[in-house]
Amino acid sequence: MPELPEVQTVVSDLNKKIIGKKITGIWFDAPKIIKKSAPKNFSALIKGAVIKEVKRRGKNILIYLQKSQRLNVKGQKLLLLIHQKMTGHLLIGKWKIENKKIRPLKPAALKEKVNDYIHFIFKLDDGRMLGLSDLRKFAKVLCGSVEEIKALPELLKIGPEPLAADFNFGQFQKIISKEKRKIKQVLLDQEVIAGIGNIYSDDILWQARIHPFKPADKLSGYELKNIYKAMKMILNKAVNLRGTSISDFRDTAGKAGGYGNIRLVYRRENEPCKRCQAPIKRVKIGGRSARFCSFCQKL
DNA sequence: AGTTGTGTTGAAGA
DNA sequence: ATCTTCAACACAAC
Repeated sequence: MPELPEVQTVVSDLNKKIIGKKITGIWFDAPKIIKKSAPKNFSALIKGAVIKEVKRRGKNILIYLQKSQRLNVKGQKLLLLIHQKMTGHLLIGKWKIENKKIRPLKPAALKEKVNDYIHFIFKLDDGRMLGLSDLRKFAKVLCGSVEEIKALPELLKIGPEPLAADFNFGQFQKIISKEKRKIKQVLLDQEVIAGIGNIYSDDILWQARIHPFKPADKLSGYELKNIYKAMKMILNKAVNLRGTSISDFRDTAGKAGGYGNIRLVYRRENEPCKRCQAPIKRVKIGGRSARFCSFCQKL
């Protein structure tokens, strides 16, 4: 599932590979992925736009576009927002498009099954394409003026970036300790803190030795400090390893990330705890699975 | 062969 | 306000 490290991997790839390219057209077979504007308007809006810069906000990919000045029409700054949700991921390559059917040409990794659920394509002016593979079609794509997109509640309401240089322990303590909910749910809440999903919340709490059911406002300063340190350490490690590919995530070349191989508890239920060998447990919290060690992680 | 698990987000209901 | 459930969708595993 694309969380902060996976989205960061994609954003870094895009900045390396498609800056300065012009979008010459789009193709899709799942119109519901386009939000806010009608597919036809979306197509007209984005056609001819040049990719200037790619940023990340939480799990959102923000692609800054510039439409060129033509005749008397002033250039227009656009923002393209892509959220990969659960099974979506962006790929750069070439496909053969024939009506409803789409066939991967290159690179070879696009033939892997997880990469072969293409439902949306941005065609670039150098012949390459930016494709969205998404088995469950939950991903969303929307475009508008920079001001318009930045004013959307899903961006406006999002919490601070855990890896931002100016994000410190004082701020972390302040936003977490006012929450009465279980710490697992608080870490997952994008309006509290940005970018953390089920994989990294499980691993962060194991690393910090905190039980996922512990109410956030009952955490001591020492416990909060441990969560803060674990959060930075694990997110940084996962970014360096280019994310987790236990499920569908792949980078823009279609390649798997490395964090899944060294994960601590996520999807390790019944396997031995890496600290004490006790079997890892799985419980439900508000419809989500939490994995943890009932000996190492204290309530 | 039908049921369950997967997990992001927004909306709807309690 | 705050909580839970469901829906979007498709597939793997049981």
